[in-house]
Amino acid sequence: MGPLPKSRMVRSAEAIRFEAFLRSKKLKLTGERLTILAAIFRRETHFDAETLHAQLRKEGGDISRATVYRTLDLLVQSGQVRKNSLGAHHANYEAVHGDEHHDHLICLNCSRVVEFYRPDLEDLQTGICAEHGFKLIHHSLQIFGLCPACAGKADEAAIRNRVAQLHT
Amino acid sequence: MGPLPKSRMVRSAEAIRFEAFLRSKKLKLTGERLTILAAIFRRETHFDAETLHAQLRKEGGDISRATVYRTLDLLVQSGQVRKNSLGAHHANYEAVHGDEHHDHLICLNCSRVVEFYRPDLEDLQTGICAEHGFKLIHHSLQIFGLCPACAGKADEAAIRNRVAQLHT
DNA sequence: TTTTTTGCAAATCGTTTGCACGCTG
DNA sequence: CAGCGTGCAAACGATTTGCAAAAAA
Repeated sequence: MGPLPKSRMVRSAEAIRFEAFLRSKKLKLTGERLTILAAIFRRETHFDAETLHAQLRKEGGDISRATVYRTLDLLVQSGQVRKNSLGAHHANYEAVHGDEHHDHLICLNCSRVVEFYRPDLEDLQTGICAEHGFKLIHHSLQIFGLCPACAGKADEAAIRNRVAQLHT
Repeated sequence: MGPLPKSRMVRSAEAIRFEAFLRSKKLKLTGERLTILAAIFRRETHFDAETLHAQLRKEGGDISRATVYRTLDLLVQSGQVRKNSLGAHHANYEAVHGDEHHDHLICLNCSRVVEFYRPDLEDLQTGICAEHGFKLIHHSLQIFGLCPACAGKADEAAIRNRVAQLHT
C-alpha cells in the first residue's frame, strides 16, 4: 500500500541513513516508513503525531495512526527525529538536520517556537554534572515567555493559567 | 468527611498562605484541602498524584483521586506546589518551601533526583531572552544522566531506550 | 441559604497493543 | 517462506468532568 514504488523514489540522505539504521536492527524498509520519513523532512516546523497523520492523509498516503507512532519511535531511536513536549501534554517532534542540537524558547501566547544554541549553556551543564558526579547523557531546556509580537497584548490571567498547566 | 475538625488543626504557615489564596479567589477552605496540603508538606521528596493519593489513604484520609488532582491544581496556582515531569509521562510534584527555585538532575538508571541552583544559569537565560526579544516568564531545565552510584553499572541499551522514551 | 466542593463513575485523549493478514528480505 | 510490518479496533493510563449529595460561608 506504499504510495510510490520504492524503486521510483529518489533516495535522500535521510532515507539512506534510516535504511542503515533499520538494517542494523534487522528491521525492514517499507513504503510506509519511507513515506513518513519524507513527509517529516519536507516540513520545516515542529509537529505532533496527529498533524503528521493528517498531512499524510492529505498527501494521499493512507497510513494508519499506529504506523505513524511506530515509525516516529524508530526515527527517534535512529536519532533523525527529536521528541519534545514544548510544555504541551502531547509529544512534539522535529526533524534533526545533521547533528545540530538546540533548545527552545516558547511563546505562551501564540506558541511560537524559537530555537537557540548557546555553547556556554552546554559548558555550564557540563560543569553542573561534574559538580554532582553525574555523567551527562541528555538535557532539555525550555524557556517560556512572550515573544516580541505578544509581549504587550497578552492576557495576564490566561498566561498565568497556561503556566500552571504546563507539562514540563 | 475531613479526618480532623479544622478547629483542631494547627494552622501551619503553608495553610495560612493557602487560606489567603483561596479567599482571594472566593474559594472555600475545606478539610480535604488542608489534609492534602499537610500531607504534601510533610513529605520531603518529589511525588506523583497516585503516590499522594495512596499516602492519604494510608494515613486515614479518605479523599478521592479527583479531589487530589483538583487540590494539586489549586496549590500549583497558589505557587505552593511545583509541577514537573522529570521525563516521565505523568506529572511529578514537589512542595515549594519559601520561594526558592531550582532545576533538576535526574538519574536515568535509578531515577534519583538532585536539585541544583545556579545563578549564572539564570543570568544566561535572561540574556538569551533579551537576545530574542522575549519576556521571560518561566523555564524548565532537566539534565538527564547517571548518578555517581549508577555511572558504572548501568545497562547501556536500557539507558539508550529510556532516553528515547523521555517526555521532555 | 447560596455557592462551592466532593465522590463516583463515566468520559477524554494521546498513545499503545493484540491479532489476522500482507509484504520484505 | 520466515519474519517483520500493517491496519484495525480495543485497551491503556493519567487526568478530567458531569452530576447529585454534602459542606462551607
